[in-house]
Amino acid sequence: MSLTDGNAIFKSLNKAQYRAVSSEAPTVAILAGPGSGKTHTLTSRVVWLIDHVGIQPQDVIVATFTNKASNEMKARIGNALGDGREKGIIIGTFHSIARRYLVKYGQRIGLDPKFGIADDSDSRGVITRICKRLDTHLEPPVARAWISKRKAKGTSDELAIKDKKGQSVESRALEQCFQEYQSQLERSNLLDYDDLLVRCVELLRKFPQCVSNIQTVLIDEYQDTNGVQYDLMRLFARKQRRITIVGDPDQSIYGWRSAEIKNLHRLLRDYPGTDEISLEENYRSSSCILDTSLKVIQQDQERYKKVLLPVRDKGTRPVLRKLKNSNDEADWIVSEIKRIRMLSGNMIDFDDFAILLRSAALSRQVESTLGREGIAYRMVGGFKFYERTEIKILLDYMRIIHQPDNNDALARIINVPKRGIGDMTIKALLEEAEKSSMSLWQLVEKHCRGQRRAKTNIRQQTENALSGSLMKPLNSLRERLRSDAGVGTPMNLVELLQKLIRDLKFEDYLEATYGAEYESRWANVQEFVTLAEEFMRQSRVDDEALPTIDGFAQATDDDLLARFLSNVSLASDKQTEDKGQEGKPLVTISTIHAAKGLEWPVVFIPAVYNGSIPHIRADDQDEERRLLYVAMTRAKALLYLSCPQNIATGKTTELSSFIDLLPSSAFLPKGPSFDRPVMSSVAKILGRELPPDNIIYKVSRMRQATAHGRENDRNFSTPLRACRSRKSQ
DNA sequence: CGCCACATAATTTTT
DNA sequence: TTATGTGGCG
Repeated sequence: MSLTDGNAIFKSLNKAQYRAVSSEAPTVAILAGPGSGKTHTLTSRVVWLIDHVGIQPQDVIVATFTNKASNEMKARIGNALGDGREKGIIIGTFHSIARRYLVKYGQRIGLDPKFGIADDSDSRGVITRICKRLDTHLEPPVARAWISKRKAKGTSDELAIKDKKGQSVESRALEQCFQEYQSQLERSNLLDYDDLLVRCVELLRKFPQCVSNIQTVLIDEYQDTNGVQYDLMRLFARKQRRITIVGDPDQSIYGWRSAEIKNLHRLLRDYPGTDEISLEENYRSSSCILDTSLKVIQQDQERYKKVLLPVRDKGTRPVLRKLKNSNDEADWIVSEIKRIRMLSGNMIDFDDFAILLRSAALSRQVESTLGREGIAYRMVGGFKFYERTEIKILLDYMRIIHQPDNNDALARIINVPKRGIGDMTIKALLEEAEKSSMSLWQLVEKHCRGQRRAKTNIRQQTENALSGSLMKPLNSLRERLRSDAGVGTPMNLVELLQKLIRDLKFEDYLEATYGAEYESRWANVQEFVTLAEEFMRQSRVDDEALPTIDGFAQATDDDLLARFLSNVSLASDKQTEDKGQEGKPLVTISTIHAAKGLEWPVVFIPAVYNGSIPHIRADDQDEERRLLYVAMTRAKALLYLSCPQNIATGKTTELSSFIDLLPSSAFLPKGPSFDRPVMSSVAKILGRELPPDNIIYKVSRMRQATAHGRENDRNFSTPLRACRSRKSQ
């Protein structure tokens, strides 16, 4: 078959990519650096396997690391196949695929099909409670990390032996905490993120029939898989042992979540004859940017060495700028954004810029400066919509409607809005419920109905409130949701949510608790309703359906409320691509982690000092270096690093040692002049047309003329989260 | 026991 | 600048 045959998608492949896409080997490992077209190659291989090898879409599993990546891949595959067949492919994050299998077949391993997903704050809450109760000196975050590691390890043989004996007092306490935690979750019928994977492994070990149809498995961002995910991959592919992975060990930045670079060696060991293919051309970055980035990553002596050759022009050297403090740094970044935009004659617009941060908390200064200058932006990663308190309250209510035995959710909202029941009583009730092996809901309900007096003292007034404003409305909502019993059509998701908000008098509650500031909270609530509407409209049940296995009974995943709730827990954030209010281009602010796999023409990396990168609390220096490498290699044409010399509380900083080691000639001390030659090389790298000089000149003159009265061309279409009142001195 | 007001400490990365 | 803890009042 020649390169030009068949589908158009194959024309866009280079030689190595084509070889990877069309490899006949059962197992293919594609290892390649940033910007070498890994994802493109993987999607093309999916298309190849379906169109040329003849594998049925529903017999293909594609596991990605984030929802964003899986949505994008789905779209790209859909484009290439062109007839909607991509809908059959089992594609998603490991967690979402695992959830689907567990909903369908989980009953076989004793799982209640109505299981909920314990998100971060759920498990943090449970563990904090346990630590307090056990009265050990365990730090909850430490315990949590330990438990998660324990689960994520999978059956990595070497590790299993080494960790056999935990002898110290501390490890016994951890062990106990672990057990308590698991039984707490079980009580509330919850699985945490790790459990989704662990239980799915259990399911597939015991019932391999579930995946008996699977012909081939493809994994994106393989370097970020952990032990359980490796097990899962093997189980998915058990029948045909046909696996394709793409990854880059240099971009492994999830070690803290138990990702194991070793998985690469395990793959080569467990699947001898794997076709190893490397993609060595970088199509993304200017060769200057690539050079400097490689100088950073090459400081790692242990790394798996790979070739990465620039395809693009030389471009200009990255800029390394030292500023007095973070305010100056933010000011400088924003002025540089404006300057580039202007001097490129708007060839480079706001959506071409990204500001990549080691930690979300660093966004403050930049956000307020952008806000002050009227530049619209979007923040990716960091604080999440679903984690806002007002949204979480509503979510907890919905979770209880779906599943009354969720003790934690109930305990959180039993006094929100205030019903005259305090922490002491809640704690006592929880304990009583546990002792009598009931759920909190059952206990309270029985009490209110007079069927069983609770030992804990509940005042009459409180009891009335509990009965009238909690049990009754929720019971009635639950009833109206049922499709079988009851009169008329069952309530849909949005109606449910709206009725709930009304029943709770939620607007009044918000006003009472937040006073004049309540409006933005209420706006969030309304946005939440909109999201639910969208979810209802978009999600058809068969979108995520697993193929039917003959003669093997399965449950259906048709409970909209359940799907909405797990969607919320498994989505890093709301998926709405906010394009600014009127489609205006937005500057992107993102954590480095959330930027993985993406690229921008211009990238700023602020706060490049020791303590930030490498982060003060990080224990793996190499991983921190890789993080910086990932950030730098997101840039196509222009890369800016900066370092404030003083940070809060008057402390001075020192430049990140990853950068300090480089010769100073690697960087420009300040932004380049952007004369015609520089700009046209930028244009060439980006494959764009640079406006003629006279236009650029005209634009920039106009800007200067209106420089002090620029209210006119400012737009204040800042995204919702920027509206939080924030003093911008 | 519940609630409010006030002071205080904390602040990596994500499914 | 936001979650936690403490103290006093009803």
